[in-house]
Amino acid sequence: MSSWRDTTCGELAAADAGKRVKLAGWTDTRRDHGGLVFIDLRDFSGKVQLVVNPERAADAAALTRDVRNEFVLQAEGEVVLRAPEAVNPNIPTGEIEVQVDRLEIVSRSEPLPFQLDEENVDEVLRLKYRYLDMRTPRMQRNLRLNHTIINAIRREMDALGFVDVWTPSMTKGTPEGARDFLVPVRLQPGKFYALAQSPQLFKQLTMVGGLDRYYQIATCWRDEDLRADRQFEFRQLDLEMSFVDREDVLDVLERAVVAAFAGVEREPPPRPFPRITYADAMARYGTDKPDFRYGLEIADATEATRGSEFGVFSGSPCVRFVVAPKPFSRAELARLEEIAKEWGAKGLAYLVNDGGEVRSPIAKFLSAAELAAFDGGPGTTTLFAAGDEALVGRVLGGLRTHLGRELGLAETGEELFHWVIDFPLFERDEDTGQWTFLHHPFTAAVPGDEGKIESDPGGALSQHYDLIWNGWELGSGSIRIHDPEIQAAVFRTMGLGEAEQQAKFGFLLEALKLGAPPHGGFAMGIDRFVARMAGEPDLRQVIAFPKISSGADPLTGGPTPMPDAVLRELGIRSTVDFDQG
RNA sequence: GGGGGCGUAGUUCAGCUGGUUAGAACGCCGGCCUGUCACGCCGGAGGUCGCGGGUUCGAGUCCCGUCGCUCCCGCCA
Repeated sequence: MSSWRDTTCGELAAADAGKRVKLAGWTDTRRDHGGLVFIDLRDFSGKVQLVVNPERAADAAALTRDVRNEFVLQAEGEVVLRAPEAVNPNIPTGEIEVQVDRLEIVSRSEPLPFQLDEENVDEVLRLKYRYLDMRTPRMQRNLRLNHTIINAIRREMDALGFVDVWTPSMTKGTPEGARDFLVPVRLQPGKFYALAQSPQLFKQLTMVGGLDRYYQIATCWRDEDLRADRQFEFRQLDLEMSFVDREDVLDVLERAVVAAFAGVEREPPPRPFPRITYADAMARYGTDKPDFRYGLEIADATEATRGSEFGVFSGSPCVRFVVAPKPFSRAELARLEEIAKEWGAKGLAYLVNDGGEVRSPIAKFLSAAELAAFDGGPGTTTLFAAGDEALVGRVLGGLRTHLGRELGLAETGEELFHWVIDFPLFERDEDTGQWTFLHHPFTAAVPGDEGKIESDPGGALSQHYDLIWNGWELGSGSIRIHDPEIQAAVFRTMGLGEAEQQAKFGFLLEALKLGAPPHGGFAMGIDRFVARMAGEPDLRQVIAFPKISSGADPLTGGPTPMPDAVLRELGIRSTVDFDQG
C-alpha cells in the first residue's frame, strides 16, 4: 500500500464506517463555515466529503484556511456515517464522510484558467490545458472508454488467432493517395521517409510471409486538412488474413465490433450487419456512407419529367427528389437552397404541401400527373435536384444529411451498422481523365471482373467493403490482389509504366511472384469508433492530446521552426524567406 | 485554395437603431459564519471590446483590411 493513500475517494461506502483511512486527491470544492470546514476530495474514482472540525483537529483546521480549489491534499481520518438528514443522495459516497484528524497540503494550485464545471469553454483553451480538462468526468470517461474498447478488441483478436505485429512508422513515400508527412534522413541527405499512412503493404507482406492472421492497433499519419472526424494522426484496428473470402473478413470485423460493445457493457448491434451495394447507396442516399437512422430516400423523376414543360427538368440527364416530412416556410426554403448551392446545385426546385394545399414556383410547368407523382401529401416538402447523376446525388445526399440532423431524425432512429459492398474498382479523375482507384490499387476485382481491369475499367466491380455506423465511415477493407499479373494490370490502367511500377511498387510485385497466398483485410478507425461510442461530436474529445484544425498543438506550441544548422545537417535548405521569392 | 460562423473581465455570456463611467453570473481577493454539499451573507479588485486602418462631433456597435478559432467544400490511395 502506498504511503500516500490506502484507499480511493470514490470507493468508500457505508460499509467502511468506522475504518481509518488515508486519502489523497484534489480539492474539488471547499465550503468554509468559519468553524467547520467541508472539503470535497476528488480523485479518478470519485469524490468524498472531508469534514475538518477545529475541536477535533486544530492543526488540520488551521491548514484549511490556506486550501483552495485544485490543491492536492493528503488526509487521514475516520470514515463515519452521516446523520440521515445530512446524507447527500446526489453522489455515490453521500452516505458517509471522513472525519479528518490529519491534513497535509501536498501541492498548491493557482486559480485555474477555466473552471472545470463550466460548460462550453473554448476548446482551444481546454486543449492548451488538456491536463486540467482531463480532470473532468467527461474526459476521464472518454479516455477510459478508449482504453476499454481497445482492450476488448485486442482480447477478441487474440482469441481469433491474430498476431500483433509491429510495422514501421517510417516508410517509403507514396505520391499517390494522401499527402505524406516527411521525415528527413540525416544519413542520406536530401532523402526522406514518409510517416506511414497505413501499414497496408507491410501487412500484405506478412501474409506472403505466412503469418496467416495479422493485426495491429496501428498509428497512421496523413498530412491533410483536419476535420471533426480527421486528425493528422489516428489509430486504426488494422488486420489482414490469408486464405479467406470477403465473408471471412466481414465476420471477424463484426465479432470485433460486438466484442467492443460487450467490453463497455452495451447491447451489441444485431448480426449479421445489413448490406447495401455502392450503386444502391448512391442512388437512394446520394452518398456511400448513408445514415440509415432515417428514411428520406431519394426517388427518381428522370423518366417522369422527360417531356416536362419545365426546361430545367426536361433538359437534365438526371432529375431526382426527396420528400421531407415538413412543409417548409419561404425562409427555410431559402436556407435549403443555399445548402443545395454549397453542394453544387444551381437552384432548388420545390413543392410544398401545407395541409393539402400545394404551392410551388414551378407548379405552372408541371402536369397533373407530375404533381401527383411528386407531392408527398399534406405536411411535406418535395425538394428536387437536376443535372448529371453525380451532381444530383451530391446535392440530394447533402440535403438529406442536413434534414436528418435539422429535423432531429438522426437522434430518434435505431443504431445500426451497415456494410457497403460492390464498389467500382476505378473511377475517372475529373481533372486528368485518368482512371484512378476508388480506394487503393491493391484491391481485387470481384471474381470474373479481372478481365475488365484493362478492357472496361469503369465496369469492373471490386471486392472492397466499407463499414458504416450512423453515417460515419468507420473503416474499409478488401480482398487484395495476390496475382502479380493482375496487380500489374491495375497499375497499367492507372497509367503507371513498367519503370514507374518497378520504382514505386517493385518490392510488392516481386513478393507477389514469390508465393503469395490469397488474402484480405480491413482497417477500422478506432478514434472514430470510440467517439461514436462516447456520443462525442468529434475525435478530439476521445484523444488525449489532439491537434486543432490549423494543425497546431495549443498545449506545446508546436510545430516550431528549426535552426538553419539543424536543417543543414538534414540536407534541407533553410526555409528563411522561403515564401518571399 | 474557397464559403459560412465566431472573437467583449480569468471563464461563460449580455451590450437594441452609433451616444455619459462597457454590464451580469461564476471564478478571484478580504471579512463573517459549526452541517454544508453549486453553502450562505457583506465588501472589493479585475477590460488594449483580437489587431490595424477608415467613416463620424462621437465606434464594442458601421466600413475596409488582417490575425486567430471553428464548421463545411476541395483534399482525405
